[in-house]
Parts: sequence; structure tokens; C-alpha cells
Amino acid sequence: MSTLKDVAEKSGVTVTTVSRMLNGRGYISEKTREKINAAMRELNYKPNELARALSKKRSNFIGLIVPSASNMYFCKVIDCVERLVTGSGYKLLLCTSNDETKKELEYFNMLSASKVAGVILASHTQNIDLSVAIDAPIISIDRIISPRIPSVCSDNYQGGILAAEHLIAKGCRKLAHISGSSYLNMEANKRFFGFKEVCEKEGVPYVAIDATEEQFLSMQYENIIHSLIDSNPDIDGIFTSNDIIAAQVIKICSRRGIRIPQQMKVVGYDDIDLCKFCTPSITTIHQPVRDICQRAVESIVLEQDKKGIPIRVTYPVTLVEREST
Amino acid sequence: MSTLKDVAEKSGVTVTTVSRMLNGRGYISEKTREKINAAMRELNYKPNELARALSKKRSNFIGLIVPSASNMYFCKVIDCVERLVTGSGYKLLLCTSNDETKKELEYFNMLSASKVAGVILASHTQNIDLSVAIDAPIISIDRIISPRIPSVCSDNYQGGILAAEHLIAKGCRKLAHISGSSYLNMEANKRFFGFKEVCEKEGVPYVAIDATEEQFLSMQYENIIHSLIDSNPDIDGIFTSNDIIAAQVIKICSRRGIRIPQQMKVVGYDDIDLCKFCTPSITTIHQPVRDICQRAVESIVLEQDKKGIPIRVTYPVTLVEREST
DNA sequence: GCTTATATATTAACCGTTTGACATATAGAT
DNA sequence: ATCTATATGTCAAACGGTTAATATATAAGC
Repeated sequence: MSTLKDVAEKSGVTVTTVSRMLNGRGYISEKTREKINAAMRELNYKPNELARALSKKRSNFIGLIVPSASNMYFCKVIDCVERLVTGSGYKLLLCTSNDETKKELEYFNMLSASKVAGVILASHTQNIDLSVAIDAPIISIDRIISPRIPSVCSDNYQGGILAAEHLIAKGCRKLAHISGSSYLNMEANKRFFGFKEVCEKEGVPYVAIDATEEQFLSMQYENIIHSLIDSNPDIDGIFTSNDIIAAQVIKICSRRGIRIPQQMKVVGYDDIDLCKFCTPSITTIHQPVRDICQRAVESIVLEQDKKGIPIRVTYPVTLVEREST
Repeated sequence: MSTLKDVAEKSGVTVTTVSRMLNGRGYISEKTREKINAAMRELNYKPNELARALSKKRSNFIGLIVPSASNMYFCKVIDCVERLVTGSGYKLLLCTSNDETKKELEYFNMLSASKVAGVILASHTQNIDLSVAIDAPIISIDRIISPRIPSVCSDNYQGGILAAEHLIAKGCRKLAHISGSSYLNMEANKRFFGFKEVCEKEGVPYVAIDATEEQFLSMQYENIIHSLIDSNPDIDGIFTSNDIIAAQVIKICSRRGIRIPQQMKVVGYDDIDLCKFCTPSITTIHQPVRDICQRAVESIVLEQDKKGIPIRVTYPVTLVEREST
């Protein structure tokens, strides 16, 4: 593996000159530039990123912490972030925390030790001031972690409003809401508040139940869905806080012979691919994941040059109507 | 941010002593060990991983290249690999190649420049000898890339056999096979060969169609499914090369009023979460993703110490029966 | 008491870059 | 011919670790 020194020797200049060219500082004659380029090509030179980062006291890694990579919503986040990070000349260090604070802290230490350029947090960690643990910009996605850490969210409150309005407009007389684990993501609770507000304004009765953290991670909600329907057989519309719950509602209704959308209408949340693949396909609230991720990555990149970034950014959501309503 | 030197000064020894302790080389008195530990704690010292890697000429990053992170099968791979990599003291650099050779090469150069400890390839790159591009162990998942690059696969041929046998045992009289893009993953083609062999042995007629690369990436197979059914209205069993196609078959049958499993039986491949969430749920061939990933990560770790690893490893698959058959 | 083995600490070079300080060459202005 | 800008290049010290070679202290063996 050839080094800067090899390139310098081969092209008859010093390492400083080569480095200067590589980093676009100072002046370089066209002739020298040519010589260096030729040498680099000939030696198949690739700058050692570790040495470079050590010297600059900053790597071009960006850390992304998600609870899990097997949850389809986070997959979308991972996919978007990876493309954006790479597109901006950085590299993605992926961390899955299982939503455990202990693991999140370990990852923070690890990322800090690798001198990452920034961290994007899509995992919980309520009320922990992580900024002390790392000397790099942090930004959280769809969660507000502490007053000082910037966040980029979608309009969860509005999402709840859209869902409730849609169900009511479609003729539902009694609604239900099933949330993910409200403990894990306080922001997402706003979906319920929006939903609730509309129900109350329109005088439509509703019930609400909350899944546990364990259910969220294992993605198994059958039990609570069954008991919800058992104890409220008159419900004709369900708004779920994520699409995975919605898919299971559909499954259970089908088993129980409840026809969708005739007897029961379902609105999910997130708009993951699953919505399209289900039969019937799922009406849902579309989160602008791409926009959110783009903002997050941009923030990290901008903060490299100490440019100020807004502390709170909110993107609008939209309702996507499919077969389940 | 404190350094080794700070720790050494604070505990009244030299950096070598501290480093020696950190790396568990040579001898350290219990007293010294205590002093150093106290100093490290007090200074909240974290070794700079970049410096360490530079010095050792090898980082503890492991690169994973997948076509896309939004495909549910690869999500599972990402999730498994991340956990295993972290569990072995490494960090995951995630790369999404879109199955483009050019991008894969770029990623290889990038990974090489970051002195990764190894690369796990779950993306195509047929017949390119990537080992020249990087001085680190490479291992491919579910693909055979070149004679010299080790791979870990599941038994695709057997998967095809299980699927066909199951459909025939369930009473199907005419079968169809829809493959992903056979161009992208030659290994997966063996699923068809296994399927074909059983059909021929049992004297069951079949048709086979192949999706395009574009369809694989966009996950939209509706067109070919419609035309398959249009031109072969007598098919009563379909074996698809991945679960996403299977979900769409179910969707289209439902639209066309073809009842599943009564009039049409469907077997998918991979056993991603989607199978459970679909209505009806999907019978599929289960790939032991965890085992495969574990083997892959272990291989990379073992090769750090130049331990030999087998060039080809194959894991068995199983059929998981659900509602679609 | 002297030699040897074992335990512990030190010095300094190296990993591959970046970069501030400084040197030299060239050309234009006076 | 001298002075000043401007262009081009060089030296050497960081960055934060690792590690081979070497020195010193301690205990054991005879």
C-alpha cells in the first residue's frame, strides 16, 4: 500500500507539496500537478483516512443510532441516511441500541472515540444530556431528547388529526387508537393528542390503548388487538401509531370475519412498504422520512463549519388513502 | 479530551506503561494498575481509536455492502450483522450499492482507505476479483463472487425442492415460478433448479418467469404477475423467489377474486417479517440469516489472526407453513 | 555473594497525514 | 540593479497511539 511519501518521491517533490495539492491549499503549478497525478495513478494511491482523520482530529464518519435495523420504519431511515451521508462524502457507522439507554451510552463512547463528525439519533434516551459524552454535533430524529439537542420531527399532532378526520369522514361512529410504546417516544404521543382533539370536537367516542416496549420491539401486538376488539365490539375505525400494528389489526379482523373496510376501517402511521404489500393495502399517515433524514444529515455537515442550525424543525405529514378505509 | 500522555502523567508512569496495560502485554503491578485505572476514570479517558488503528495498521471497522437497506431481507442481514459485529468488539460501516458494480468498487476503495478489518458482501459484483482492491478478508453472503473469495450461503437448491414438493403435496396440478432478477444473484437461481427437478420428477407442468433488475430494486412486480396469470389461467400454485413477490401475488389474486389457498397456493422465499403480517400469512422457505451472518462475521474475526477459514459454507433451509398454502 | 530468571519501567522510533513557519525562484515595477 | 509581490517548494512538529529495544529492580537458585 503506497503512501504520500511514495507519491512524493516518485514525482520528485516533498510530501507537503502533495498534501497541499490534495487539500487544495496554496499554489501548485500545472506541471507539478500533472506529475503528482501521474504518480498517484501509477501507485494506485489512496490516502489513509485514519491518518488524515487523526491529524485533523475529526473523521468523516457519521454515526446513526436506531433501536433496531429490522423494524421497517428504521430501515427506511437507515437507507435514506446512508445514501445522504455517502453523497456528502461521509461514511455511515450504524448502531442498533434496542432502545436501551446503556447501549446508547456505549455507542456514544465508541463514536466519540472514533472522532465521528456527528451523530444522528433515532433512538430514545429521554432526558440524558448526551452532548457531554461527545464532542461532535448531535441531532435527533422524531424525538426530543433534551432542550439543547436539535431535533427534526414530522408533525405528529397533525398526523393524528388527519387520521381521525379521515376515519370520521368515512363514516366511522366509534374509534380506537393503539399507540406504540408511549414510553419510548414521547413525540409520537402527539399523534394521539391530535386524534383525541378531533374526536372530542366531532363528538365521536373513542378508546385508546398503549402497547408495551416489549411489544414494540418484538412487533407482536395480537394480544392487545384481540382484547381491544373483545371489549369494544362496536368499534368501526382504528388508528394505529405504526403500520405494523395496522397490519396485525387487518390480520385479526380477517380471522374474526370482520370485513375491511366495510365493517372496520384502519389507518396506520409511517407509510412503510408493508402498507402497499398488505391485502387490503393500508391507508396511512405518510412521514416524509427522506426530508427528515436530509435535514438531519445536512445539519451535521453544516455544523462542521460551525454554521448555526435551527434547534427544532418540523415537516408536514400527509394521509395516503388505500384499501383499508 | 484527555490522551494517553495525560493519563500517564497523572498516574506518574510513562505512556508505554499505560499502553502496555491497555493492551494486556507484559507485566503490571497491581498497585500501578490501580493508579492508572484511577487516573483514567478521573480524566474520563477514552483511547483514540483512530490513532490506535493508524498505529496497528488496521481499524476495528467491518464493512457491510448490501444493495439496499430498504429491502426487508437485507434489513435482517443488516440487523444481524450489526449485532454480531458489535458483539465482537468491532463497528459496522454500512454501504448500500444499489447492486451497481461501480458503486461497489467505490465502497471498496473507501473501506480500504479506512483500513477495515474485513468486508462482508451481500451485493452482486459477479466475476470481479475484488481481493486486489483491498488488503483485508472478504466474505460474501448468498453469492459466489469469485473462486478465491469465501462465501456462506444457504441451500438454495434444497429450498426449491422443498417448495415444489410442498405445493405438489398440497394438491397443485400446475405450477409457476417467479424469480427475482436471476442476473443479480446466480446462487438464487438454484432455487429454480431444485423446483424444476421436482416438477419434472413428479410430472407436474410448470412455467417460469424472471423479473428484471429494475423490478427487484423497485420491488414492483405487478405487471409480470398479471401477465403470468393471464397467459396461464390454470396455474394453481406459485413459488416465488422472494417474499415480496409472494405478497404481491396474494394481493393480485385477491383483486382478481382468486381465493388463497383454495384456488391458488403461494410459497415465498426468505421468511422476512412481511410473511407473518400479510393476510393470509405466507408459507415460505426460511433462510437461516442469523447463522449465515454469524458465520460471516466469525470468518472475518478469525482471519484477523490468519486462521484459515473454509471457502464454501452452506446452511440448510426449512419450509415454514402458513396460511397461503 | 554472585548469577540468572522474572517482573516492571523507560526511551524513542514509527504509523501516514496535515500544516505553520520559512526558503527560494520568478516576474514586474522603479 | 534593486525591491517587492507572487508563486512554488521544503522542513519539521504535531495528531495519539503502539512497540521493539533497553534499562533497572526484585526474587530465586546454588
